[in-house]
Amino acid sequence: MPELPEVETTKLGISPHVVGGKICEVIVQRSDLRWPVSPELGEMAGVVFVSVKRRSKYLLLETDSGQVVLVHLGMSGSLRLVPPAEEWRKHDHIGITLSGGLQLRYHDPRRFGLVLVVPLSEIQTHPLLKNLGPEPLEEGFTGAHLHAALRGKTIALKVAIMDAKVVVGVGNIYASESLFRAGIHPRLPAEKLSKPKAERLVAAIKEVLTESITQGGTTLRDFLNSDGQPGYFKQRLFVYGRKGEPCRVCETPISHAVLGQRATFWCAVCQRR
DNA sequence: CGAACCTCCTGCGGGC
DNA sequence: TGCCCGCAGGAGGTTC
Repeated sequence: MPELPEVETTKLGISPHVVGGKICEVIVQRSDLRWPVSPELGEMAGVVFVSVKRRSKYLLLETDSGQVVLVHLGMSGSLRLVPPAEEWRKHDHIGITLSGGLQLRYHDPRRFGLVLVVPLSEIQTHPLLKNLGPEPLEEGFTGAHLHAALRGKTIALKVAIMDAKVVVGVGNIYASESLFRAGIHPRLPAEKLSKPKAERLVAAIKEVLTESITQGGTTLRDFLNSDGQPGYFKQRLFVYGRKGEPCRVCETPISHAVLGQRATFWCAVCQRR
């Protein structure tokens, strides 16, 4: 389940091997992902990657042809670099062989991800990207921004911070974890979040994501030929997935409910609205 | 516009 | 131990 830290880790891991590489061959085993893989991808031989960027959980592989390969890993996707001759695993759907002697392999069991080719000139206005809120780790994401973005929203705060128009990159796990760190109840109506609490929550989101990226970084050295799955599973989560288990701070059993169709976890003592 | 719900798909966990 | 059912989840789409 790639969350923003995993996508950032992926970006950092593949960049050194992808940037400057010329596409020798594109192999599409399956094109029925979240949306069909762009047919143009198969015609990109000879094109050179010039940069790898990230916006929200999208990876943008920019090329010298004015095209951008837009990749989203969905829930189960990963990118890894392998020798071109390496055997294709089950659910390896796309291989992009590069001049440097490696192949970028897209793997996605559930096929919730996507690989699209978008003209660079249309990136800013692309439907998937144009309405995205601020990056959580950039300066534009402040308590004031969050407070303003939640105005008029009656939905649960936890649901609201997962809305990409409010802020991008806060997935289900980190939404619960951030609220725990900020000591705020996930069911608080979003518009009721005070400015001081908004400041606390923003700080918590930045902390959680930053720490997780740091952990993802520990897997970077193994990124080449690895399965590309950094291990946030290994990190010590405070509340996520811990229903009924003792809170790591006060030992109260962790609460669980479904909010906005998503599993939500909190400590009823540490997080009092 | 906001809110609630639906959908895609497969691996895996829980239950028996 | 082994099988099977049903859940989980990112995020766009649909409906009200």
